[in-house]
Order: sequence, then C-alpha cells, then structure tokens
Amino acid sequence: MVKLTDEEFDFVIGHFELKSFKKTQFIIQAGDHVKDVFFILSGLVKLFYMNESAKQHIVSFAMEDWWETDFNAYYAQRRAVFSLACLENTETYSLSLENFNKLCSGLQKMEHFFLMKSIAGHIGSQERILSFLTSDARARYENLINKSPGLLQRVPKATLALYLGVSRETLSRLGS
Amino acid sequence: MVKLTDEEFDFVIGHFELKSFKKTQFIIQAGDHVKDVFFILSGLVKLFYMNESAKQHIVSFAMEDWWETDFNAYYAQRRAVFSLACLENTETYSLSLENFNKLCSGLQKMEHFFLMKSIAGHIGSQERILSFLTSDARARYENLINKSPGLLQRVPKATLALYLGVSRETLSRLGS
DNA sequence: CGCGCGATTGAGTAATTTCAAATCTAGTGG
DNA sequence: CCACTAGATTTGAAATTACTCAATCGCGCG
Repeated sequence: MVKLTDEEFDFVIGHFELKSFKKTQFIIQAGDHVKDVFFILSGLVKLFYMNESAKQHIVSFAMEDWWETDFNAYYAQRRAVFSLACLENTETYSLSLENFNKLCSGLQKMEHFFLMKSIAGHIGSQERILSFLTSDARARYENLINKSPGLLQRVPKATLALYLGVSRETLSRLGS
Repeated sequence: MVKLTDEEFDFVIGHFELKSFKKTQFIIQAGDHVKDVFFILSGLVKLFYMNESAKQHIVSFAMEDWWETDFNAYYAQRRAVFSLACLENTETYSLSLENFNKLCSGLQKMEHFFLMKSIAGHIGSQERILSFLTSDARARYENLINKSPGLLQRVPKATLALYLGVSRETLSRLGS
C-alpha cells in the first residue's frame, strides 16, 4: 500500500509502542481517556457499547493487521464511549495521537496510508449498514461467516449474536 | 479545519468542476463508472442500494458541506454498486480521482483535510451501526430527527423509512 | 462425579411486516 | 372558487419474525 525505505521504516517504528493484553482484558474502558490507536499484530478484539442494562453491542471485531480504538474519543480527545476488550491474547502496536500527528507531518506517505485505511474502514461500515437494511438475521449471519469464516471458530456464537444484532436464541435457531 | 492562503485556495479550486442536478436526477447510477466525488454546495441527495426487487435501501443522506459518492467504486475505480440521486435541486463541486491525487500530493494540508473528513464519515457510520444494534424503530426515528431536524421537512416519510430500515406503515404508526 | 460454560429448545409475547383500503393534501385546469 | 388527480400518509387485520424467560442438553475438566 505504501513503500518505505529502511530509514523511513525505522522512523515510523520509533513512534509505536508494543503493548500486549490477555484474553478478556480491557484495552479501553468506556469513560477512559483514550490516548492510543492500536494496530493489532495478533489476536482478536471487540469494540462495543454497553447500555444501561449492561448489555453489550459489538460495533466491530478487529484482528490481525487492523487498526482499532474509540476513534471519536481518540481524535477529539474525549472520554471513551465504547470499550475495547480482548477475545484472545492480543499483541498490538500502540500509537499516541501526538505521535500520529508527528508521523503524518513528518512523512506524507504515512498520512496517505492512514487516509487509505480510514477510507477502507468507512467502506466497511457502509457495507455493514447495508446488511442491516437489506438482510434479515439469517442473511446477515451467512454474510458474516462468508466474509470472515475464521470468526466462527474463534468466538462463541453468543458473541456473534451481539455483533449481528439478534438474540443468541434466534441465532441458534438459524442452524436449521 | 484547514486554513489556506489565497493562492492555495485558487490552486485547490482549480481542481474542481461545478455540476448542477435537478430533483430526482441521478448523479450516479449503479453500474456506472464513477469518476468523481461530489462536494454538495446546496441541495440534498440520497446514496442507496437497489435490490433485485427494485426496493431501495438508503445508505446515507448528504447535504450542504458533505462529500458523497460510491467511495468503493471511486477509489478502486470499479463500477458503482450504489446509486446517488437528488431529493432536491443540487449544486456540487465534483473532483475526479486524478485531481484528488494531484491535490493530495500537491498540498499536504489537503490530504490532511480529506483524512479528517474520512474519519468523520467513519465515526458517523459507526453511530449508525450502533443505532441498529441498540434501538428499535421508534428510537432510531427519534434519534434521526434529533440529529437532523431539517430532514423531516425536506423528505417524505416514506423516504426516511428507507433510511431507517422500517416499512413506511410502521414509521407512520410511530406517531402515537 | 459435578460444576461451568456454551448451545439448544419450548412456549408465550411483542414488534414489525405485508397487503389492502381509506384519507389527506397540494397543485392544476376549468 | 371548485372539482379532480397524483402523491403521501394513515389505518386495519392477518401473518411473520424475533424477543424474552425458562428449562434442558452437551461437554470438557478438576
């Protein structure tokens, strides 16, 4: 997507910090001050909103090679509304907003890179919106396992239900 | 968001083209080759997907000061999956991908600007996803008119229903 | 064995859809 | 000013879908 020389690569790497988390651990809790965006090296995380009755609603899963954080809180330097938690042991490179800005202004290629990533994220979100508009529970489920066959092996179905917006009972009954 | 000198402004403006459309006119039709992204100067458009049975599903509305196109088709230079049509007479500045790239490489501020816009779009899409996860038809509707009170005056309710993902009859019955 | 977790099943209830018909409203021509 | 029409909105009633609450099942592990 973007090619870097060796020295550019070193420059970039210097802005990141390696952070590791264990399964079930929270990377961000709603209410936290969000300092970092996380690049997932390995593992699997969920970004979710928890409502008054403590029910979780999963906005997205993120795995290898994806960037994740509460973007609104990160860029606007507000407190997190979402939480980010690990579904597996997870290794990340974290990037503070300060370093993000340094990276962008120091190396135009990186600003371009982040733009491409953000666009990809936006397009992905639109696809998800479309699936809510066009598809019922079964079609959304089939859609999901087609696009991410691995997920079914990596997370319990009850968790998939929180992503699909159906109850775990309904999801279970789709098996027929 | 980004401050430009007069000469920078002229440079930027030179990459755009003024295009006007009338109410009900299509700016993009599914299957088209998508050359431009459109900055809405005035008016109102809908970005939507039409399924096999010719039912429309509105992915987003765009009005003054927003950017809209089939982003996937635009950036990847593929044929449009979505259509973009006017709900009002609409004036736009169009920007070809070629000029977009020239703009970004010629003026880093602009790449930064587009990054901020893309992030805002991504965050907006996430909010919309969340509303499908957390809210029933009524709550989604109230959410929408809170966030965009103007829409109710500018589009028929049947069109709002296509955005909210409910039948127009159900939307009508929410009035009680 | 017995616990804990995930998945399934059953039954009743609530929300939403579909199809059909009735109303309402703004704009047009007479 | 009135009648007429097209589009938008509402209403009714039956059918469907998904939800909740509760109980049960299956299985791996100390």
